[in-house]
Amino acid sequence: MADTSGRPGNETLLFLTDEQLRKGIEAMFFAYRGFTADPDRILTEKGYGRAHHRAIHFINRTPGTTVNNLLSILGVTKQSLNRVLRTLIDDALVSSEIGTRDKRERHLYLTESGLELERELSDAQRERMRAAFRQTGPEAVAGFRQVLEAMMDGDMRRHYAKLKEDEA
Amino acid sequence: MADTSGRPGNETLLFLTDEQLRKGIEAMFFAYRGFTADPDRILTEKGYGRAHHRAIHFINRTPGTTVNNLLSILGVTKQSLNRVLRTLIDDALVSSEIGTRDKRERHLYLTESGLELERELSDAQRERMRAAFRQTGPEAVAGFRQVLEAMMDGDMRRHYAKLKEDEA
DNA sequence: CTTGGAATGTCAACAAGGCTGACATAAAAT
DNA sequence: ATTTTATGTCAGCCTTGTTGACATTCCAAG
Repeated sequence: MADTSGRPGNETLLFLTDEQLRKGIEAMFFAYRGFTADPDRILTEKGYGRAHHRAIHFINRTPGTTVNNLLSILGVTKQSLNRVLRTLIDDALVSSEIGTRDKRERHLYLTESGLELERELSDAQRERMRAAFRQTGPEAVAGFRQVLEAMMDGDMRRHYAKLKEDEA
Repeated sequence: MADTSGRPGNETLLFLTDEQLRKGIEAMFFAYRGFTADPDRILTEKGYGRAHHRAIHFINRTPGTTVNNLLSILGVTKQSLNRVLRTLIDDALVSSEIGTRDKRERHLYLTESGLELERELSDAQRERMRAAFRQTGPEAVAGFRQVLEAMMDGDMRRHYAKLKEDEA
């Protein structure tokens, strides 16, 4: 349905055929596996999982962030996040400090060893991304980012944009 | 480390800075959530999960595929896949037929209702991808696919390529 | 000032879906 | 006849999602 391939006069829309869309879907599936493969190996060695990586990444990205803020970025329940944070805090990779203005809030920071693990994980992940970027060039990379951004949910696009402007 | 931003004479490599790579990493993270959001909603309603979707997708993509082939594409253990296939077969969404040439093999097909669910799921997922593609245009889409393909592991790239050539 | 509701975070228990290991069966290959 | 291959199944574990119940803190309305 809605497959316009083969209909003349539509050459400019050939990239919207169901076939092309299916290829995009499978590309996402297989690429995401590669995207997580390297950090996953490191995490398994150390007894952590992907959930720990996500928490570490965003705490590093926005030091002092609150649990609630992290929840909305990660899109899981607070109970689920809490379990992960618990182990990271117990293992002294993350420090949780009671807010000064609002004592209900906990502000999260990476400790020295937390920063070390973060570096190890992101080095591995960046290395793969760097290879892919270098291999395909700046124009492909621009397209890559445009399509991904267009695929996000509104909420997530806001988080993504917020992170982008932080570094301006 | 390896951040070359700000160093003059390197303008053509600015897309390889750690900042750009981090943006790519977060784009993957947020976009993948959007990518799975719509099918996930439908699946939850019907009491299935992402694992069922993956099986249904690839059975639909290659009707008559064997269990072993599916295993290598999905990258899970047979016990894990078996649990999913079990429910799909019990619910008559998938039929498993003993091979004629090699009677050890089971060939997998979607039944009528299996095809129906597959259509519902992929319509939802395609719709989001179509919107993203249309919004960003054919050149962005080409870049998107190039970068994703470069990010895959070798094994997965083979599976991806194989699927591509099937439709030639 | 007190009290009730909202926000924040923790603990307990359960489910999905990965994993490994062990074992059974049938068919193919040697 | 023996070994290898393809598949299925059982038991049990782990991670990471879920909901429900609860404690603490803050704030605002009475």
